[in-house]
Amino acid sequence: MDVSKKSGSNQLKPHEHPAQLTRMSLNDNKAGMQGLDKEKINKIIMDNTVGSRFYKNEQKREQQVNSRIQKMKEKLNSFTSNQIMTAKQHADEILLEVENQRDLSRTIIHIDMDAFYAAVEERDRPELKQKPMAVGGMDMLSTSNYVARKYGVRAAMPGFIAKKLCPNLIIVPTNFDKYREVSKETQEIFSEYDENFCGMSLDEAFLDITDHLQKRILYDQEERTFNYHPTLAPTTTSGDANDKKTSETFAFSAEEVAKEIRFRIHQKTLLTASAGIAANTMLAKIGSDLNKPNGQTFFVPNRDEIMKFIKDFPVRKVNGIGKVTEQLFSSLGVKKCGDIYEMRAELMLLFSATSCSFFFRMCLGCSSNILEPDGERKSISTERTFSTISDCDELFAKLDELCHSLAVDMKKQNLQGKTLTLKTKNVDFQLHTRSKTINVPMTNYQTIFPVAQELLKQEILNANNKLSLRLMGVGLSKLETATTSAQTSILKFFAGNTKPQSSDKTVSPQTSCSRDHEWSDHEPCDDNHKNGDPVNQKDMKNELIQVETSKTDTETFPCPACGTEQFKTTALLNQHLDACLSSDKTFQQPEIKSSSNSTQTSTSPCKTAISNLTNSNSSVMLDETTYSCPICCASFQSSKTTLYQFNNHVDSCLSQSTIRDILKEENGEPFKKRSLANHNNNENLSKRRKLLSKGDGIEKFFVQL
DNA sequence: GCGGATCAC
DNA sequence: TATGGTGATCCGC
Repeated sequence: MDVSKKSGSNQLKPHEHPAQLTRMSLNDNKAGMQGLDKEKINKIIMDNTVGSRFYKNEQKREQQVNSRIQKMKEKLNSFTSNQIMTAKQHADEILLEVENQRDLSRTIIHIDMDAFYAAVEERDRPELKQKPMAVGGMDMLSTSNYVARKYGVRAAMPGFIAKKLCPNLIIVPTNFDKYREVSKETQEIFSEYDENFCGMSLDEAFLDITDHLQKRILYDQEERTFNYHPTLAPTTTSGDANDKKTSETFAFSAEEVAKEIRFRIHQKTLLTASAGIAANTMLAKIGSDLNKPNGQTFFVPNRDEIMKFIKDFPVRKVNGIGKVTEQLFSSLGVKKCGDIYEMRAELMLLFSATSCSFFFRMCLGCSSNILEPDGERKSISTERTFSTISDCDELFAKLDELCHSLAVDMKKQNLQGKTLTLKTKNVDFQLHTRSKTINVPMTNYQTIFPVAQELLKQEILNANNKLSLRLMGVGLSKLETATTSAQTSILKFFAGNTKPQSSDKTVSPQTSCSRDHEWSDHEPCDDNHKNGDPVNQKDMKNELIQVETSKTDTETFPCPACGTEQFKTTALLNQHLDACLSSDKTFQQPEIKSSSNSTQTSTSPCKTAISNLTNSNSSVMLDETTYSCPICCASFQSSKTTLYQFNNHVDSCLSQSTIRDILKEENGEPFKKRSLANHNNNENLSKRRKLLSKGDGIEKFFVQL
């Protein structure tokens, strides 16, 4: 690495000096990137960046942020002490309200696979394990293994720069089919703990295990015991190399559940995951990062403990605080979450109500604890980066290609839309969007292309016929499902009726599409049970059962073992139960890393208490699935009727005239029957879901000055 | 309704 | 040689 030679040859003009470019410097807030020689790494990055068009654009953006900071400071100086005082009072009111709404009753786990893509590649090519390796291409890396991270090589870094940082770096091309497969395996495990788990991407998911913890109290040992993969089984303490451990048993607490999930992921996929366990999504997400890789963090659901932790936690590591907000905050002296509280008056005066609401929740360690299923998707788009195109004909040819591609996706997803957006990035990396909204929804290539063509024409004119692009994209928003409203309503009707009666959740998972491109190849989206409204008596009854079980959240839970202590939440009870059980020598639950044998005995008083509970309560569990015909209300038991037979019955009911008349009246379209079996299958696919905060629905926020 | 910006993965 | 693609949201106009 002959850095000295390089630095002399750069001949920077003063205004090009890289020292101010905080945007470009290494982002080391990622696991496995501590204690690096940042200065040296940044120098290599700069040496390979300075002078490029990319760099010039980054410089420009840096300038913009700096000017925002400047304006902010001027504004700050103009505030009167009176204004500050009033703002502080207002802030305190908001903070109090957030505090009053603090809810520690739920238990959320965030699971994050360690260096996912890289780990999959290492698993399949073990020789890569000891070598610096990254997944992606010379243009861009998706992720890197921990060996490569030591060189400063990380996700979202172009491969050619990574190669400069680490000449021996092996770059493996992405193989999404493989990652999808592995992801499916992990999701099968997740759904056993929370059937409505919230998959954020191929390697990340939130689970609400509150209900699981409640059920788990009744689990016997067998249900908490999982086998080792033959090649992964450790030898026992007996010292005999052939004496392999065959299984691992997990206890009752949330931490044990996280260990169990991670254990099962490892045995099933040979990959490790990290986990965060907390009362809300923000803390759970933070937690999964803290002990990465192959570790976990548990946040005790205790207000003071959470406050103690969050006070010194860097704002940048909170989900939603990006590069720019970090810089804005930094200029105000806000670096840790606790600083937000100190600066609450100023923040109130400088940022929008939406932003402040988010900041304040953040500094109290509060966030959503509800995993909401996705709503309908709001847009669909496709874009491509290419080597510079300046020729008009070629530009339109590219547009044509993109429109065809978008049309294919729209058809797959059964979507149409009224607003078309053209996105361009010129050779100087400047982004522009131009959009047009029309009255009749665009449904296919024939309707998209003319609109897109108009927009591109305008862009070319704006550029004086000298448009040179490196990226083009087309997208559609103001979407509608391509099914007719009659179809939508009847499908909704079915969805409500045929939902398995054994479901123990009020929120039915959406069959909307994942936002992830990699996942976009499943069945068309059916947004056919949006509200999950109960439409017959059986569902009403189901609702009532749910209300009753959720009501018990406000009651206290006695320990089935000692019977003396009462707990507000099942999470706390489970925690106590673990302690209770571990003090009982005959019923010890070993930890993952512990090499001691688990004693398989059933003489423990705890065990007896638990099996008694299991027996006495088993009658409330609904195992049989019941389908009822939405037309004639006849009931069908899953044990006696196949879905196919049930479909046939519904068909025959539908063939009678009444229902068709109703449909015709609605908008004159014929009803197209959908496969209910398929529909139920879709329910089990993992989807990207929104995380709404409990009170006001604010989670994402943005700042503008 | 539009366009720019920010953020996450 | 060379710095991604998709989706969402917010803000100011």
